[in-house]
Amino acid sequence: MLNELAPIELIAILAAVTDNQPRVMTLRGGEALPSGPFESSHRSLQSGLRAWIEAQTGHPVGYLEQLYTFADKDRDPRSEYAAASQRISIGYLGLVREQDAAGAGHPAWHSWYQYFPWEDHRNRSPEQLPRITKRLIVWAGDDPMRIQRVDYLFGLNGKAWNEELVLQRYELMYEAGLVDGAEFGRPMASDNRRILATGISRLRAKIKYSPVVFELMPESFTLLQLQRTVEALSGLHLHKPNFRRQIDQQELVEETSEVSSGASGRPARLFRYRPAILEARMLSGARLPLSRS
Amino acid sequence: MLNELAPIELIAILAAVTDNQPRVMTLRGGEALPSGPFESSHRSLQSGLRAWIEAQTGHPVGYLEQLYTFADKDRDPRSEYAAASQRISIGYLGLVREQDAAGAGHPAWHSWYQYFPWEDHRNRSPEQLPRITKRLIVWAGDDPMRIQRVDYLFGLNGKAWNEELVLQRYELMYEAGLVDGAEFGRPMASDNRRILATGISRLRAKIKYSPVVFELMPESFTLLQLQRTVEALSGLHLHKPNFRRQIDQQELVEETSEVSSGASGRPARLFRYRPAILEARMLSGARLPLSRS
DNA sequence: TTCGATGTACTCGATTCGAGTATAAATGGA
DNA sequence: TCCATTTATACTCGAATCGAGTACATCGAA
Repeated sequence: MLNELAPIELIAILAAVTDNQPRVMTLRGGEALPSGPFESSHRSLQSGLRAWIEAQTGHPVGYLEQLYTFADKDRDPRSEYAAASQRISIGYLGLVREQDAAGAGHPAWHSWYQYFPWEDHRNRSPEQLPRITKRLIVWAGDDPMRIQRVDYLFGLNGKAWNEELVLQRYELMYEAGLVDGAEFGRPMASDNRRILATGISRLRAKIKYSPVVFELMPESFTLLQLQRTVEALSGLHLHKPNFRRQIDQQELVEETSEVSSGASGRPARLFRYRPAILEARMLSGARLPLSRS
Repeated sequence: MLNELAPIELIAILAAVTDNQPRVMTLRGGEALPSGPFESSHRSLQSGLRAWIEAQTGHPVGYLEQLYTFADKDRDPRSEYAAASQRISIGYLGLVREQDAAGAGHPAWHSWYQYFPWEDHRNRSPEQLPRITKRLIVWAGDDPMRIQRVDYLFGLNGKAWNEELVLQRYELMYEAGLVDGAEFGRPMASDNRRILATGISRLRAKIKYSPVVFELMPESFTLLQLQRTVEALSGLHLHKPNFRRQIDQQELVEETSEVSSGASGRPARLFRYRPAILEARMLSGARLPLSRS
């Protein structure tokens, strides 16, 4: 049998946090993620993707982690490619400290809550959420499986909201026909929004047992800045004393001799990530607290 | 630029547990994993791999989960393909209830501890482990980073053994040149042993927060059988009272009216996995206890 | 100097978890 | 028959963790 495979596509979810907003790097007016074909000149998948990101966004990337490999049929059944050739996309999650981007394809940072407004639970519940759940309950009808899924994914009927289930919520809304137009969240080209949801899910899960947050932090930072970053990513409001307790119990950071300046309120001590502990925590797991309010 | 990509390879780690041994399906006398190229006739990556598994092992597969996508350069730099074309392999983890296999390629089940003898900590520590750590300490010399890695990965100097780090341990041993020959564990063709290590790592991590174990269990089982299965997978010895406490707290199983027979000792009640809870636990996370001894 | 915002230190109770102990019920061999 | 063995099952106890709340300190700015 002949292999008529289309080129393999590398695609990146590039995340940063600025002004307490989690942001994702987009192209073409915010409707696409950086991507490009894997070519035989690339030494590896990672280095190939790095080259594409540099070219399209002019932004250097530090941390880069493989997410998932999508095939067309697994992706969007409505795609024009579905019946033709099988395209394979390998998705990666990259973490950077935000800088201005200038590259081909009009790179721009957008808050990822533009695409998933229902995922931001930092202050109360998002406005759109009641309308979404109402529509979902109608969609579920009296099918017990559907009702159970809606309840667990959206924290209804006494179930707790689980911030990690970004992808599953998006897929449920997709099934229920709520993400076709622009009514709930900003759309993206083909299935890029689903790939973004995959990345957010992974990142929200990962900050709980791995010190990846520090990839997003500047050299030195206050503990509140660190907390606000974790809150931005997880979409949850955290309990300040508990957050600080965990951070120093884990000995993830060490004091610098400096203090913050400029902002109002009492100046805070500046901390830096402990470089010596890096490898060790990467392996054995550093827990970040995610208690509510 | 021309794309001279070799076909995409699908590769499976098929796991089962019988006689308290975790087993993996192999071909060609235990030196290779089931695999085959992704073809344009396949409807999806998963269904393509299912077809290859059926053909090569004659074994039906239920649960199948994507693991990781490897490119040659990411894999084994010594490979003959490294300088030629870029071959991509997509690895999957499949869970089955073991049956006799009969297909092309001489399918056979092997305990995965044949390939990783140092990973079985159910009774004392494995014999080979002292020899391995001795060699690693020599390799580390006085490089503090290397010493730290060895300590954390192999539970030395007061660090605890973390059973999930199968892949990281294998890669450290690879760097130290301990897995070239057959001295430590049985070798496999090309980098199949590393892919197997990836699968074991993922499965050991996953049984802690997801009820995937039940994919490996028969219809009804005693709580001790369930515990022995978890122990086989994790390579740890568990505390019986605590294990049972967690199982019924989680309400993962329900009693059948039957009791076990045949074995010596007091007959045990038979349980079955609660089908109603399936979807819910899949989403929100079911914890299995992994306390030592 | 008072307000507002932030930083920092403590307390308390609920839950979880590792570890140990004790007892019950069956089998099989002496 | 009875006892040793094996497995099942129930209970206890202390340490650690975690969510939640309270109190107080310290700065800048109005």
